[in-house]
Amino acid sequence: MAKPKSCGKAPEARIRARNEAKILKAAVALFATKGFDGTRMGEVAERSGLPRANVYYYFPTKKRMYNAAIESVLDGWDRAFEHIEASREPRQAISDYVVAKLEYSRKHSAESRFFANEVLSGAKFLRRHNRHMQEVTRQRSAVVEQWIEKGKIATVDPHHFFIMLWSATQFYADFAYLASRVLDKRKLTSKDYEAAAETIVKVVLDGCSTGTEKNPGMDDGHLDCLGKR
Amino acid sequence: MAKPKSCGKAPEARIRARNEAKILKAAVALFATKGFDGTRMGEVAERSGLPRANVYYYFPTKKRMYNAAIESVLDGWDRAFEHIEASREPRQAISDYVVAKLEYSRKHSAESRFFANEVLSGAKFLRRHNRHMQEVTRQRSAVVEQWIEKGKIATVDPHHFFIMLWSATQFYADFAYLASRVLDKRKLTSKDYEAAAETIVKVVLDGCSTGTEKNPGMDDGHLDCLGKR
DNA sequence: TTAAAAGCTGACATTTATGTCAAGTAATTT
DNA sequence: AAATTACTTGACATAAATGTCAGCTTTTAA
Repeated sequence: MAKPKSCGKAPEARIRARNEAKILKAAVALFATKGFDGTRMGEVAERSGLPRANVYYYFPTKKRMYNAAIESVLDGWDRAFEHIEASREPRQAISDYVVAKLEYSRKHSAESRFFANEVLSGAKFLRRHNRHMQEVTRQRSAVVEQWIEKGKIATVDPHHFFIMLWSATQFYADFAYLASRVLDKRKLTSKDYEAAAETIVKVVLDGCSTGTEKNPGMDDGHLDCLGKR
Repeated sequence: MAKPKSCGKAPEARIRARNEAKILKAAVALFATKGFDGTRMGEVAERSGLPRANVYYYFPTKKRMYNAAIESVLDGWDRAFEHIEASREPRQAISDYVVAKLEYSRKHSAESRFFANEVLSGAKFLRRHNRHMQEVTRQRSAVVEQWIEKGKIATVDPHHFFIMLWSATQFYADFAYLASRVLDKRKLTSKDYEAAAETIVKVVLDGCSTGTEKNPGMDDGHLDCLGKR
């Protein structure tokens, strides 16, 4: 559509690349809301504007298509973490992370929800990448740990702290419907995302106690009611 | 199996109640991981130990079954909020809420994930209950607002603050796989849930800055890079 | 104990998936 | 421009899903 002539890229791969991209984009969007079992190959074909048999030409089975879709999303997932780096100041790093992740959930809502759906459905396909994901999350938790050791942030469990950041930002993509209910709006605007980022960063870094009432009746063991089985 | 004789409950409704419960339990578990389109009536039948045609006797269509499942889960969802009450001290109320919600996501993982899946899939069925959910979330945000007005907690956007609490606790049910990756364990123990509750409450109420470095370079407008579109 | 109501179920009809294929067209190489 | 390779597609075979139904058994009420 844009350039009918050769454009640097090896010509023999152009058609394939274009069609695979079209199909995967449609697939991610559908997998995101309907999951693996719920998505029909026919829907993918229709959404990508190709005949069904043509989709099968590029992806012989639904499983292969799903795997390819996962691979295509995993890169962006990794990149979301790169702000969390030991050499940076925690305040700035965390702030950048939150902003970047919120932006990602907004602009790449389908990818974000696809990822969420896969995990929610048991992460059967993601398990192939177990080692990789473990490594990434371990590294980032280690960064938080270093911040704590250097006294740059208070002593908290780095893993759970990390999960807090993650879940808060993920929410706005995955549960967009609920977010719009809570905020009482049809659709979230950039203002809303700014307010979200501001609140998250403020709460996580400064907390929201006023300081006038430090820890009243909040001794250890207070949470013991949990997990009695 | 337990009591063959009458047991107080009107006898004419006993069989129906028992079987509907069996079916709905199986349905919620399956809808949670496979969604509406992905769940087969045959699977529901198999899981509830009833012949397929018998399931159809109680739920003539999949849609009705799904709706019934939603209704059955909505009660517990409501109840999760009852700790957030204006007359209570925020620290205690929030702490109780976090603990209760984590416990719920643990003991009622299927319900929690079912709810998440429904929202993630576009909340087509939940939309019937729009008004109800709006009312519930509005009330709870109002409570947070009152806390702020009374100076009991710092000034934060009550809606986004509320979302933070919600998402953090929800995460451990919905993304159990990721949580176990981050924490590097096969399965989360009660210790892990205690640590999660502790971290969430601490971070939310006290923040995690050390205080030695109050707001370095954190002027307003810092988050403006978000939402330029 | 008998009639009526509620519950159960195998078998069927219909629809809708997935994946295959043979025969075509378009692009690239020689 | 001929041959080769890559891509396209309607039609088909097969499998699996939803929902229906007639007739059966069990439970409850009269």
